Amino acid sequence: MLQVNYIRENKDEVIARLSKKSFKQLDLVDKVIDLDNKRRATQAQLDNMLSQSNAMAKSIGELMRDGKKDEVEKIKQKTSLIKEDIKTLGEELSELEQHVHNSLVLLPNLAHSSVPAGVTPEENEVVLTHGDVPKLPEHALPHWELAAKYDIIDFELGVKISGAGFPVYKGKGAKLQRALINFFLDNAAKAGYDEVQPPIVINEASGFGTGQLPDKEGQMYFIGEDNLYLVPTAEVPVTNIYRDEIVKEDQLPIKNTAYTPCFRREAGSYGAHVRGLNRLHQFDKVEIVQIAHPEKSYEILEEMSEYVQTLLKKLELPYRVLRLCGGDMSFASALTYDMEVFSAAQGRWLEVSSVSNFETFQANRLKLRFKGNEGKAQLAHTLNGSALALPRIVASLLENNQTEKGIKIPEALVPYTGFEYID
RNA sequence: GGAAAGUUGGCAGAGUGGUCGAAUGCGGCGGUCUUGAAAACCGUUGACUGUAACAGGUCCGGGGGUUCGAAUCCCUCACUUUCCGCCA
Repeated sequence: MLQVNYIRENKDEVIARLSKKSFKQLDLVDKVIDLDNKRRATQAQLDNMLSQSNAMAKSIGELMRDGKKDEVEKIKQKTSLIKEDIKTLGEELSELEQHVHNSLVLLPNLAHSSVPAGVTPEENEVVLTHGDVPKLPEHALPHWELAAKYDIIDFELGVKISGAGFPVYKGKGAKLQRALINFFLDNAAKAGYDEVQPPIVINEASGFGTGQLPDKEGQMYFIGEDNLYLVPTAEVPVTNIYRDEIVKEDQLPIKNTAYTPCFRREAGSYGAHVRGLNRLHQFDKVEIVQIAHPEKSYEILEEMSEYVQTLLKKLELPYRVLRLCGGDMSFASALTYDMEVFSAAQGRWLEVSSVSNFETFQANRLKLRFKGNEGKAQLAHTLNGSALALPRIVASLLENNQTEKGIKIPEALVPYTGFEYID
């Protein structure tokens, strides 16, 4: 959520940076400023009334002590008049506050200056490409056929138990999942991230804090009876650890990592591009989260992007890094890098990580601040990234590494799987 | 699921309806002392809003009510703890 004061004082800049994100309802900016001006005027009026009323109540207290009953009665008559006004103004004020808030939550985060202009995914900027696209044998298979051939992932069985998008991993497939999770967590720990295991259901306040609510509730599974949502990403519970906190400045940056399953409804996504592991309702992911000092957050974003790339290099997967254009970025992000691996048999780039700096957008909702020994508490910056999401990594491992002998496991992963080939 | 108690500042913990934004302790910060540190002593120390700066306003779990005046009384919701039941 943007800060009203910032919008008021930097209106032109805000409009420019919102347009870059191809945000259409620019009239909301004027609306917010206008509503907020009204709000502040009403607030000032109300404060004035309250001040008078407080003074009267205080003097009644003093007069009572002195036993001057007559004078008390006189003042009491006056207060009843002011009380009416206070009530009306109070109602107006909370209505205005609600309106300001309702408009404010509709505004996405502002795009960072390095964000490329553009609307569609085709306009994302390719920052770098690493590794060679593998040459596959004659009859190379897509991963869903390989999964069936080696009997490691059973999509049909998942349909029986739950529905489409909930695969069952079997045998070496299940072991590979576990190996990847441990591999990612161990690497994150080495890079200085403290591991946490958060709940995988979240309440409404947590969903609001990171920006999933109120806008994107359709994307999450909802448990109505208890008013809880299944996590779409560990970002939500992990970042919300720090909701309503004022952390010490010298604790920054705070670095956490967590493995969780992730649940996404993905309503309306069907077709060839969501086949197999390409898009699931439930998948596994290791997430990295940092709470950063505003002056350091972009440096840290680069560091996080490089960290994710080291994982892809260890897995020997060809990848590229994209800087998302304004139109393709998420609502809450100021700058996002996507990492995509090349899935050879499908001949497609698959997004396996998304690393973002949210600046104060989440922190403002979370009331997440930091404070030094002197000075005021100020909003921290939050960042997060997938490191990594499993299904598409598995898809590309299967497709890229298919050989006569079976699926070759990358060397770095063998200590975790305990086998060199899926056969 | 049943019963009871509780929710106050970074933490612990007082608080009779009127100088309570809140005692006290710990912690933090500044200072005295010391070669330096510790201890001791002195001072200081909540957040938000607002103003050019003062002033003013709001906040004692959330919401509502009683009252001239509520941390304190009433209603309601949420959460926490303990006991019982059930249970990986």
